[in-house]
Amino acid sequence: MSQSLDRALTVLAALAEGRRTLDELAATVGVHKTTVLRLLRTLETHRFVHRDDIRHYRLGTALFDLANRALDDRDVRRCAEPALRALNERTGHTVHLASYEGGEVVYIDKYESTHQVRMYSRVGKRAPLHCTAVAKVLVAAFESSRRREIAESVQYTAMTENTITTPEAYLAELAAVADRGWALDDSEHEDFIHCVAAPIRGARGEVLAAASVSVPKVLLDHDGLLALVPDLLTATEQASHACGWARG
Amino acid sequence: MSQSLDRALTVLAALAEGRRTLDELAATVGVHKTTVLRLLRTLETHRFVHRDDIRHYRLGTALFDLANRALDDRDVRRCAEPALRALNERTGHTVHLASYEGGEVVYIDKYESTHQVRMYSRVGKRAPLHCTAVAKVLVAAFESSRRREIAESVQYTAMTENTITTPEAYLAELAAVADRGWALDDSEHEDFIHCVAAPIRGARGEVLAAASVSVPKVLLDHDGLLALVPDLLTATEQASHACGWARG
DNA sequence: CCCGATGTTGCGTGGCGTGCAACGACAAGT
DNA sequence: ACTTGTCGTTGCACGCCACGCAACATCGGG
Repeated sequence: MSQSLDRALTVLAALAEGRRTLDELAATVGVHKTTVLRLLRTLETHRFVHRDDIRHYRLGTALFDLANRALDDRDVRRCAEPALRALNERTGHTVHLASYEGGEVVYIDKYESTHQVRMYSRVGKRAPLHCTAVAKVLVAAFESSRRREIAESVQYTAMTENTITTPEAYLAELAAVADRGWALDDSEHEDFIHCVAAPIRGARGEVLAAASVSVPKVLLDHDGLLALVPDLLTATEQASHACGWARG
Repeated sequence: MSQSLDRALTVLAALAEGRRTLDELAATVGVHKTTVLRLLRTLETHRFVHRDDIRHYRLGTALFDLANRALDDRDVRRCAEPALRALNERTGHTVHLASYEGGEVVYIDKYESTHQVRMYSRVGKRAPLHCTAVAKVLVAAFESSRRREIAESVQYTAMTENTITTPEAYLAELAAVADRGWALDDSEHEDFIHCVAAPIRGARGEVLAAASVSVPKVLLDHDGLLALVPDLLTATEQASHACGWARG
C-alpha cells in the first residue's frame, strides 16, 4: 500500500463531491495542506485535476478521457447500443445497461427517458444487489453455490416496503428470475419507480450484461410495466445476437 | 511532484489502452515490477483498477463513477440535453457538446448518429483547436488578445487539405465565426466528415459550451450541411435559454 | 520432470514525501 | 492606511516509506 497514492486517491474521491479548496481537502484527507498541494500538482500535470479558480480544484479532463475510453472497450456496450437505443425510443422510458464485475453491479450505459420525470442514476454508479432488477438478472446467472455465497454477503438494507430483506427470500427470487428469464423490481429500490430487466448473452451463452427499463409508477401501473416485457426481451435478444449469441 | 503518484497515474494511462499484465506495465512505466504491484494494490482497494484475470489488470469502476459524477455536475450538460437530444433525433446525425477548459477543448457529451456510418469520437476526448468547429466557436468567444495568444500557441498539424495551418488564417476564421455566430469545419479535421457548430450561452451571455452536428460527406454535401444550420441554431438557442440566457 | 515466465514476499537502504514554520498574497474589517 | 485573518506557497531537515534486489511461489509447456 502506497501512502501517498492512497492519499491522492482520497483527494480525488473528495473532489468528486464538487470543487474544493486546498485546506478543505487537507481537512477531509487529514494531512498537512503542503502534502495535498504537492499531490494536487502531480495530479494536475496528468490532467486528473484542474483548478478553475485560483483556490478551487476540480476533477480534470483526463478522468473523462480514461473512463470513456475504458467504457468504449466494452464490446457489450457497443454491440448492445442499437437495440437499447431502439428500445428507449420505442418505449420512451429510461434504459440501463449494467454488468457484474468484482462483486458489484455497475451501470455501464444509460439512455434517458423522454418524459419529464427522470430517475436519478449515472453511468459508473453501483447498483445494490438485492433490490434492483439488473442485479437480480446478473446474480441469477451464476450457479447456485455462487448465488448462495453472494446472498450471504449482501447488506439487506430496506429501501422500501417491498425490499427483499432475507437471504432466503433473495435466493428464491433469483431462482424465479433464472427460471422465467427476466427480473422485476417492484418498487423495491425506490417507492415511485419499478423496473424490468433481462440478460444479454454472449457467444457461449454466458450472461454479459443486463438491460433494464425503469418507469415511474405515475406513468405506468404494474400491468403496464409487465406489458413492456416482450419489448424488453426483443431488445435483449437482438443485443445478444449482436454480441455473438447464436441461439434464438 | 510526487514520484509514486506520478508513476501510478502513468500506470492508469497505460491501462487506458487496454488490459495489461504486471510486467507489461512495469516495462512501459520503466520501474521494477514490485513497485507496480504495490501501486496496483493501492489502486485496486480504491477501485481504480480491477483484475479480471489472475494476470490482467483493467481500469476499475471508480473511474467511471468519478468521471460521470463530475460530468453530471456540469450544468450545461444537463440543461442542454433535451435540446441536443431533439436535434439529434430530428437530423439523425452525430451531435457533440464541447467546452473549453484549461487551454483545451474537450467533448463533454455525445449523441450518436442513427445512420450506419459513425464517426470516431468519445466523451472526454480532446478536440484540436485549429480544425474543429466546436473549438472555433469556443475560441472565437474570447476577446481578441486572448484569441491571438491562443492562435500563437496552437500546433497547426495539417489533418486534411483544408486544414488551417497559419495563425493569420486562424484568426481571420475566428473573426468570421464570431461575426456570423456559428462555425464550419469543412473537412478540416477528417476528409470524409464536415461539421457545423454554434455556441450555447449562459445567464450573462457568456459562452458556456459549443454544440456541433457532424455528418459524413457521403450523406450530405456542402449545401446539405449548411441547410442544417437553422436547425442547429434553434437547438443552441433553446439550450441557451435552458442555461439561463435571457435574450432571444 | 525440468525449465521458463510471471506473480509474490522479505528485507535493507536511501530517496523522497512529510510536517513545520516562515513568508507572500489577498481580502475584509476597523 | 494599518491591522488582522485566511489561504496558498516555499525552504528545510527529519525519518518514514517506497524502492529495487533477490529469493520464493506458482503455473504451463516442452
